[in-house]
Amino acid sequence: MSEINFAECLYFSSGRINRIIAKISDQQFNQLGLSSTAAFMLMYLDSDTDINPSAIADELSLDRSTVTRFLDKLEHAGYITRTVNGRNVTVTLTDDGKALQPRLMTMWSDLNEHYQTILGKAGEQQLRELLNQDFETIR
Amino acid sequence: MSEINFAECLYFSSGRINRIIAKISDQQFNQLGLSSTAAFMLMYLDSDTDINPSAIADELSLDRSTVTRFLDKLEHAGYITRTVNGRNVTVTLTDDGKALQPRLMTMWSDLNEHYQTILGKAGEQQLRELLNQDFETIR
DNA sequence: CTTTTATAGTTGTATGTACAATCAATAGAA
DNA sequence: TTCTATTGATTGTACATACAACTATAAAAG
Repeated sequence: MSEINFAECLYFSSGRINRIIAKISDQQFNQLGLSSTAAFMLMYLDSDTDINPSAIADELSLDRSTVTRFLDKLEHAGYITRTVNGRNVTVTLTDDGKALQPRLMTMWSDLNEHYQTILGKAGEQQLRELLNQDFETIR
Repeated sequence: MSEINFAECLYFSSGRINRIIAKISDQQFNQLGLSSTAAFMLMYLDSDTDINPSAIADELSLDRSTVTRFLDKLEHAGYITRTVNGRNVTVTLTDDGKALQPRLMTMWSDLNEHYQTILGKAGEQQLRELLNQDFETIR
C-alpha cells in the first residue's frame, strides 16, 4: 500500500554512496596497509607543523575521540609521535611517516581518477560541489 | 607544502554528509526506540507480503548479514516473525509491527521536511538526484 | 539417481565512528 | 591566590556495517 521508493530515501542513498566512495578509497590505501582515514591524516600532518588532535578533528570532520584512536594506530605503526605539553598534544611525523608521503600523494591522485571512472566526470564534479556546502551543523 | 584541501576530498565530505543525514534520521526514529535502518525495514515490510531477507538487503542496499542482525533485533522487539522454509525465510510483520506503521509514516514525512530545512529545498532535491544514479557496482 | 555446484541465511569477527564520562590542565573570577 | 568553570585529550562503551566462513538446502549436471 505505502509504495515507498527506498532508493529515493536520502538515508540509504547517502549511506550507499558513502560506502562506494569509501571502498574505492580503501582499496587504494590498503596497498600501504593503511585505512583511508589514517592515510589522509598522515597527509594532513605533512602539510603543516605543530598540529594538535583537535585541529585534525576539525579538518577531517571527525570526533576528537576518533582522532585519538587513529593516532594510537599511527603511533604504534611508527609514523607519528605525540608530544604532550600540559593538556595539549603536538603530533609530528616521524621519518617513516615523511617517507610515506610521496606514495600517499600518488595514491591520492590515482584515487581521484578512479572516482571519475566510477562516477563519471560530471558526476564527480557535481557531487564534490554539493557535498562541500557548509551545512548547518546539527547539535 | 602539499596544500590539500580536505574539505574537497570526497572520502570525508561524503562521510560527513552521511553522518549529518543519519543523525537527522536517527533523531526522528529514536523517538520510537528504533534506529533508522530498523524503521525503514519495518516500513518496507509493510509494503508487501512474503518478503525474504535477501530482498530487504537489495532494497536497502545492505549486506545480507546486516539484515540478519536487524531482523534479530526486530524479532526480539516483537515487531516481526520469521518463518523458515527450507533454506528460505519469510519475514512478516506482527500486529505490533503493523500498529507502528502510521507513526512511522508520520515520522518519515517529518524527516523529509527536516532534510529540507537543513539542506535547503534545492540542495535536497539535487542531492537526492545525484545520489540515486545507478553507479557501477564495485566488486 | 547421485554427485556437484550454487544459493539463502547466519555467525564470527573486525572496523570506523560517535557520545558520554573522565582526567588533567589552564584560564577566569572571587 | 585560591576556587571554579572551561577546555584538550583520552577511555569506556555502543552501534551500524561489511566480509569471510560456515551450514543447510536446493538446483543442475552427469
